[in-house]
Amino acid sequence: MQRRTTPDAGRRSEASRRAILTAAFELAGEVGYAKLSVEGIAARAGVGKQTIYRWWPSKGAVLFDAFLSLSQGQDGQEGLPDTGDLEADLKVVLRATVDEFADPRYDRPLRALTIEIMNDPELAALYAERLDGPMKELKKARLRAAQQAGHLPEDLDLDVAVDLIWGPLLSRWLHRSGPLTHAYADTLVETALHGLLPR
Amino acid sequence: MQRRTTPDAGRRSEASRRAILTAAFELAGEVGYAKLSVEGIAARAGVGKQTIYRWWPSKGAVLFDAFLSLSQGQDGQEGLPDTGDLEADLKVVLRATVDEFADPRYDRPLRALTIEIMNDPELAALYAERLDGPMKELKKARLRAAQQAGHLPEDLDLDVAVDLIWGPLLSRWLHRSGPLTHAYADTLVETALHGLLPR
Amino acid sequence: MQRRTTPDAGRRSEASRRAILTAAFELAGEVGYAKLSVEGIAARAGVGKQTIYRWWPSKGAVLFDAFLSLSQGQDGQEGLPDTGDLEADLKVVLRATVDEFADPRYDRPLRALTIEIMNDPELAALYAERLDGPMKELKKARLRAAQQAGHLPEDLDLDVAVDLIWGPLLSRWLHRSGPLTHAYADTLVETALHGLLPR
Amino acid sequence: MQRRTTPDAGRRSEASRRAILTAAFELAGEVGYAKLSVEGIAARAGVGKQTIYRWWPSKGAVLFDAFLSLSQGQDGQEGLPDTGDLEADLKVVLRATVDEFADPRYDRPLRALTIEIMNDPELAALYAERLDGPMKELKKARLRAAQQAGHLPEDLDLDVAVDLIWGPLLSRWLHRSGPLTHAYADTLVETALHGLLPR
DNA sequence: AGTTAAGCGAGACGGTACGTCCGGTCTTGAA
DNA sequence: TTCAAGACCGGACGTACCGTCTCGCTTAACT
Repeated sequence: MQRRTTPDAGRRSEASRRAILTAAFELAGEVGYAKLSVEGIAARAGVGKQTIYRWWPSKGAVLFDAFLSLSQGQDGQEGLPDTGDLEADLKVVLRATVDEFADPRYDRPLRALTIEIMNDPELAALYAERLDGPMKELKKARLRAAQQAGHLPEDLDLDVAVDLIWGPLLSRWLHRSGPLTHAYADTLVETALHGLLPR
Repeated sequence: MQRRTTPDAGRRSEASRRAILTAAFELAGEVGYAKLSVEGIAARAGVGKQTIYRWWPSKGAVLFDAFLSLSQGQDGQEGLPDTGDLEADLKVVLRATVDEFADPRYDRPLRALTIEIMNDPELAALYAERLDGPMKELKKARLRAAQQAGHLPEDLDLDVAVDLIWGPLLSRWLHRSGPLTHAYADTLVETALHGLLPR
Repeated sequence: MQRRTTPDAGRRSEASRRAILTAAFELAGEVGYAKLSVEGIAARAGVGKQTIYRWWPSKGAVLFDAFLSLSQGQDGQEGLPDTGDLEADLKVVLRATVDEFADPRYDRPLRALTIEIMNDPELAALYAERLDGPMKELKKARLRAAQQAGHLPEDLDLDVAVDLIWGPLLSRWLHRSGPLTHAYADTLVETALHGLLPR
Repeated sequence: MQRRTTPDAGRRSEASRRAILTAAFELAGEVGYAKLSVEGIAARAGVGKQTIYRWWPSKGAVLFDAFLSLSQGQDGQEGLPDTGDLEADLKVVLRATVDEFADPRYDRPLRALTIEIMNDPELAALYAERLDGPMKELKKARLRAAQQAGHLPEDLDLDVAVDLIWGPLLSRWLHRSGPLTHAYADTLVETALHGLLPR
């Protein structure tokens, strides 16, 4: 999946590839997962269906590549903000995520991709490696910086820490189990940092 | 959707209703969301398709009712364990959840229902009210007991607290973003209770 | 294939059946065999493709039924003309056939059906039984009448006789191996009746 | 289409041309018209599709050339047998044709070519000129010899005569409208020669 | 002998149609 | 009126070929 530095096949049409990924992302945003079809993507991209089936094993793989393409050459690559104030920085980041989730143009494609991941362990592994992995590294890097500044314990399990901060957000977004507001983001950061127990 | 106390309709066949819900749950467990079809459910239940469409607005609603039926008349209704040791009690509960997620007979139907919820805000609301709501009440009750025992601060936002403990679990389960083990459950509880910051 | 006196299924839609047969015949006449598609027939008939595949095993079977429907409740059922002058009567009939072959609205569907028959022995058998058979009976009846009038030998093999008169016509039509004119029809009848040898 | 004396193009690969014609004929014999594809021919011939499309305008044209190649450098070029006994000679020839029609290795390719001819008037003209024409000349030559020997009338229309003898055979073969046996061939010759009318 | 342009195999491409599956609606006959 | 059964229209699936289009490569002809 995805390439271009490696020639993949030599004869593959870059224009078609781009058109397909763009169409997939846009359609996912417009019609949602339930009505997203390979046929629709092909039509929107001005491409034969076979050109999709030739290069991707499933609708989900196309969507994944669309996100991968998008993620490359984009902002946020340089890392999370680091003003020295961990709590404030995390709030900025989570509020931004909340804003993204509120925009149907991001909410819907992301939901679609998430569903594909939920149904396809192989795709989930790929997602973990190529999309979530790098993002998680940035998050952990920010926490590591805080550790080194003495703001977090040396022995903190950073994977669990990341889960603790972002997990509730994802879960609430997916299940629509409550309002996703800046206030919620703030409370979440505070509670995760200080813990439930009294100090 | 759902009935029982209210007769819903004088002539409705209880046998068909049960057969449909059972078939839906079993099929979801056997074939997964992607291949779960109304026709399949009807065939397995020995029922006409119309009987499904007559009483449920969507495949997701059937699945929802299947879970609802299952949740009624079942253990765990009486509340989470309360030994006085909050941390230990939470670990027991989360370990049990981890075990459920590991069993395909629960993992797959639950994934299927989750996907339906993700795609259908109405169903999400129903889920929040009828399935997740009661469960969340039990969780909050346990935390409230801890508050009253002085183990948790009086001003703790219990909704956020519940999210903080269970959100990461759900998120890791759905995304398969890491191993779902008892150890993870334990660390999660500890970290949520004590927070990330050093004491 | 085909029925209606027998209930076939009880639930079959007569309107759809008719629309399909009409569409098939018309399309065969308009676009020819090479471009005749099940999809096209379904679209023209305002019918789902499945409704075609449910009742007919192949495109050719549909076309066959279209001809069968057409042949029923139609003129010419009463037999070939019999004025007492065999040669003149045959010329009238063959000239009429020549005229039909010249009309694309008959030429093309008939070519299409013929091709299907050529490729499908089962269909050929059905054709022989249901369409060609009855027609051949009429032809043989006329020749039998001539026999009884003493115009043809008692021991003449009527099947061969029919082939001898109509075979060359069909062959020339299918292969376009020469002009199909009234003159040709006339010469054919004369030559077949008198034979090649000198008298 | 076809070349040989005229070089058609300085660079054309004779090996590819032969491989294509052979593959086309063999595949037509093995899979029949309905499943004969340009891609299949190219694959079997070990040739790029473009090499076929470069030199032939259609699948039918390839098949035609395959027959043309076959017909050249083959027996029967010297003419029909002439023992002086027209009836016996014709029976020999028609029996041989009946035998060919019974062999799937000839039956199927010939059916395929016939279908192409039926759908393509241009191809039909070419067929009439290059394949059927020469063969018809041989048939007419034999009849002409009979005329000169006084066995056939001077004013007999030889085209019609040929049609009368071979048309019924072709027609019965294509439609499978009856058994194609030596006995049928014999009766056909006799009836055509003597005519239907009593002597 | 070196250059060049064609033909070649391979196979990607935009398309059309295939035959199947399923969604959601509608109809029939039995209970 | 509900139910099992299942036909109906529609739309998408994933596959097979169509005829066109490059891509490098080989190879013959013409400098």
